[in-house]
Amino acid sequence: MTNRNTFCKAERLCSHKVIEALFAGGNKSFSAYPIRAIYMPIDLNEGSGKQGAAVQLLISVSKRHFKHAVDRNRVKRQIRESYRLNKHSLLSSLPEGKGLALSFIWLSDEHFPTDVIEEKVKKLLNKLEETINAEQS
RNA sequence: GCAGUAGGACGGCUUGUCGCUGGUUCACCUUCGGGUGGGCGAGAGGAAAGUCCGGGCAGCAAAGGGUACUCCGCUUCUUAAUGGGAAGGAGGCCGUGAGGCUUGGUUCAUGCAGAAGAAAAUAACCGCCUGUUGGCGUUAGCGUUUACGCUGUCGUUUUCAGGUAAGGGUGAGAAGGUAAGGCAAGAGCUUACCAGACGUGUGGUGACACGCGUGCUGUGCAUACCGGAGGCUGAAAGUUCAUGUAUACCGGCGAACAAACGAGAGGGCGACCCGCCCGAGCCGGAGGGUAGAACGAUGGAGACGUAUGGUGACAUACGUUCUGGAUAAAUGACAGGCAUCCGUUCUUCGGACGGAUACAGAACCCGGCUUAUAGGCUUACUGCUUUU
Repeated sequence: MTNRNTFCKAERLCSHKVIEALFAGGNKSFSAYPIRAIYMPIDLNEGSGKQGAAVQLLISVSKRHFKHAVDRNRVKRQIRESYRLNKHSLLSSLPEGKGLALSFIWLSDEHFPTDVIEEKVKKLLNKLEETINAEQS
C-alpha cells in the first residue's frame, strides 16, 4: 500500500465539542519550539453517522503572534504541509478503533524556514508515537 | 537631458513534484442521504485592509404625522445614495511655475467676553487745541517822584468751560486701511486708491464678476433662526430541515366557548405627544433539549467596446462577455528557469557572483472615502539646461 499525502476535510478538527474538550485542560501536551502539541484520545466507534479520520488536526496561530492575516496563513500552510508529508508513521502505529484529536499551537512571533518547521513537526510526531506505544504495552 | 506638478493604467511570468476548495463528466460502491477514484476546466486584491459614509437585502405588523434628538451646509450639476464625484465662484496661506493646502447658510433677536486695557460701543483717562481765572517772566505804550501801577504782545504754569478719536504698555478684535488736502487741533470733513456693506444697471442657471451711486463700516463664541437628510437592528440578520421534545406541572390575569353590539389580559410602532397595530394567550415559579446540515450566498446600480449627447462627472442606445464561494475558514508548499531592479567585480558589446521583487488574503453583496504600497509604464503640463 502506497501512502497518499492527503489532507482532506475529514482530517481536520471541526467539532465544537471536541475542541472544547481538548482545550478544557487535563490533556497531555509537549512542545518543540516554536510549536506546542496538545492531544486527546477519542473513540472512533461511538460516533454515530459519518466518521472522521483517525487523527483530526487543528492548527492554531494566534492574532497575538501575527497581526496580519497573511502571516498567519503562511505559518498555517507551512505546518499543514509538514504534517501532510509526515503523518503516515503515526497513523500506522494507532490501534484499531482508536483515534486522536491533535492540535498544533504556534508560539513564536517570528517566521521560520519551512525545513526547520518540518523538522520540529517530525520530532513531535515521533514523540507522540512513542508515547502511544508506551501506553499500550 | 535633469528636476518637478496633476492624472491614468499595471503591480511578475513559467516548468516539475505533492496537495486543498467548488463545478462538470465517467466508473465503482451505497444504509439512496451520499461516498471513493479517474478525466476536463476554474480558484484573492487594487487596495480583498480601516469599518469612516451611502445603498441593496433581511427582520421588527405596516414603516404614519408632529416635537425632540443627531448629522450636513459657497454655487450649479451628477449619482440608487452619501459627508462621494464633476465643473465653477470668493477669501486666506504656500510654491519661480505647472499647481497645492485651507475656510464658507442667516446675524433680526438674546447672552457672555478677564485680576489685560483710558475705553469692549450712542468711548474723553493721558495727550493735542481754543477760550477763560490767577501767578511768574518778557517786551511795547501811557500815567508817574528812581520804586510802582494800568492797558496790550509773546512764552510758561494753573483754574474752569469747551473742541478733538491723529498718538498711548493691552487685546483674537480698538471705531474700515494708506496717502494727500484741510483745520485752532482734529475727524470720511474732502479727495484718490484699496477691503467690505447697501442700492442700482449689465453679464451669468447660479455662487459671483464688472460699472455707477450712497461715507453706510468692531471682533469672537454660544443660544437662536433657515434649508436638507435620518424609524431601529445588522448576515452571529433571517428562513427551512434534522436531532430532541414539554408549556408536562404549580400560582396569577384574560379571551374564546356565542350571530351582532360590546369587552379584551398582555404586548408593539427606539424617546415624548398624537394616531394606530397585533392579540389568545401573557406574566411569575420550576424544569428540559440542541449547538448539526441546507438556504441566505454570489448575475450584479456587473465588466469591456462602439456610437450619440455633455467642458466634465455622467447619461442613453447597441454589441460582446462573465463558474472564487470557503465556514477552526480553500485559493498552497517545495525545487528550478526567465524577467525587472540594486550592489560588487572582470571588462567596458557584454559576462560572472550575490541580493531584492512591495503593501497585503475575499467572509452577504455593491458604490465611495481614507490609509499602506518595491518597481517600472503612460498622458498633459511647469522650471532649468544643452543643441539647432
